[in-house]
Amino acid sequence: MIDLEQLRNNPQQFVDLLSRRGSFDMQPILTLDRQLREMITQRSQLQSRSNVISKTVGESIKAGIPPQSPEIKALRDEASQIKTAIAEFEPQEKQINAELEQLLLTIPNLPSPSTPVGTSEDENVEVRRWGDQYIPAGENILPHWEIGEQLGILNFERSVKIAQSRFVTLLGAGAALERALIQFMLDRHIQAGYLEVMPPFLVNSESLTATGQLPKFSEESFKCGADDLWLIPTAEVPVTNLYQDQVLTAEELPIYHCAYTPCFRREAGSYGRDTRGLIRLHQFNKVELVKLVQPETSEQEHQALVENAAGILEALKLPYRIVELCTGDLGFAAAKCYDLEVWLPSAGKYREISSCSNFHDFQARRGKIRFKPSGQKQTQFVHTLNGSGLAVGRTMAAILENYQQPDRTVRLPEVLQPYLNRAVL
RNA sequence: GGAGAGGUGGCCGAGUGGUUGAAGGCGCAGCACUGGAAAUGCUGUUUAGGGGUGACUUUAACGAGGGUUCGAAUCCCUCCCUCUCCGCCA
Repeated sequence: MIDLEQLRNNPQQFVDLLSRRGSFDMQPILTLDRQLREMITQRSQLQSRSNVISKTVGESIKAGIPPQSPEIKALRDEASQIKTAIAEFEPQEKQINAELEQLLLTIPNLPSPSTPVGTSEDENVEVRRWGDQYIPAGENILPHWEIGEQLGILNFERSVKIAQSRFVTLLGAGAALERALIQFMLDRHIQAGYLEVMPPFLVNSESLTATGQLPKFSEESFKCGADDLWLIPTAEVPVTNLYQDQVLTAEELPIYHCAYTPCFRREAGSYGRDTRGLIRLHQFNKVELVKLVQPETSEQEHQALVENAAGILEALKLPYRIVELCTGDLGFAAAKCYDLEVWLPSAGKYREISSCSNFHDFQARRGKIRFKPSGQKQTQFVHTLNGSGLAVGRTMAAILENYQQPDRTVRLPEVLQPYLNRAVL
């Protein structure tokens, strides 16, 4: 959620920044805001008078004045009238408030001033590349879904039968490799200071609204029709919402969490894209990193988070690059975002394997996640950050291709070998 | 699914119609005492919003929403959630 006070006090600066993402009309919001505040002022004054009357009536009765006496009767009548007047205000006020709220929920986050300006992913900025020496030289590398099926560790066909397209079943060493990757990633992140959590995989609408998936992107998540519960599209949702509606102390920050969860996405509107393989599935595993930090530190915390995610790729010796998303490619809730892209030989290009975002106070404001700086009376919103560390299925895809050998076997990255008790698939 | 109990401030826990935003305790902060600390004492300690440059002032909130009343944490209705026991089940 954007900061209404900031918008009110400095609309021009606000609109300028937001215009880097697209065009948004802030005028309706400003108008509703003004109307609402006028109503609140008027209604509060009436309420105040009403409270005085009630108090006087109570005191008078206590002092022995009969409840039916004319002076008390007069006060009661006045209070009744005020009550009627207030009753007229309330529905209007509620309605305006609801409208305002709805509008505010659809405005995306302000991009950070340092986010490169651009209109599409073509204008994303490459930050660095790593691991050129690990890019395999061979020409005829099988795409991961082919080698996976040859090795008998991936099965797509039967998954269609039991679910539908865009699902996979892992068998034997495939299942073991997936599990090993999860374990390996978590081990590293725990070592780096993240506290592991295993949250619910179903969440309510409120949680999805706080992190920004609702109300605008409801068609992206699976909903359990009979309940107000959704399958999580990412661990970001349950883990961030662990702290929803809380006032933390400054000492509790920063909070670092890592979490393994499956993720469920409808992938609406991506028909025909990445229809084969592990790249775009309705269900995939992911290890997620989530941070809640004080605002002054969020920039450096963001950099550190990117390094934690990149550390996994480096440990696995998978070639990757980091790109900074431009304003046009930025996610709804993000102020700044780096994508980690792994080299995928079959595609001959880098593919996203992690997305590391700084949301500033956007999610915290929606989820009411605050903290009290030591010595201060006022609460402040925390900054939230998260990033994949990493998408597990895509990591497996990268291994199956980058580690493929001419004899159609796949070597395992050294760091994984102890987890699987073998060196080759 | 059946039966019961309960939801009050950071926490515990009083409170059944009238200056109760809420006793008491714990915790926390400040001060005093001390060589320093403990113990003790005193003081302070919710959040969100409106108005005001400011001192300040005002409104709301006792699970949520509605109702009764001049006045509701307290009474009535609806809903949600939690806990215990039984049944079923991973």
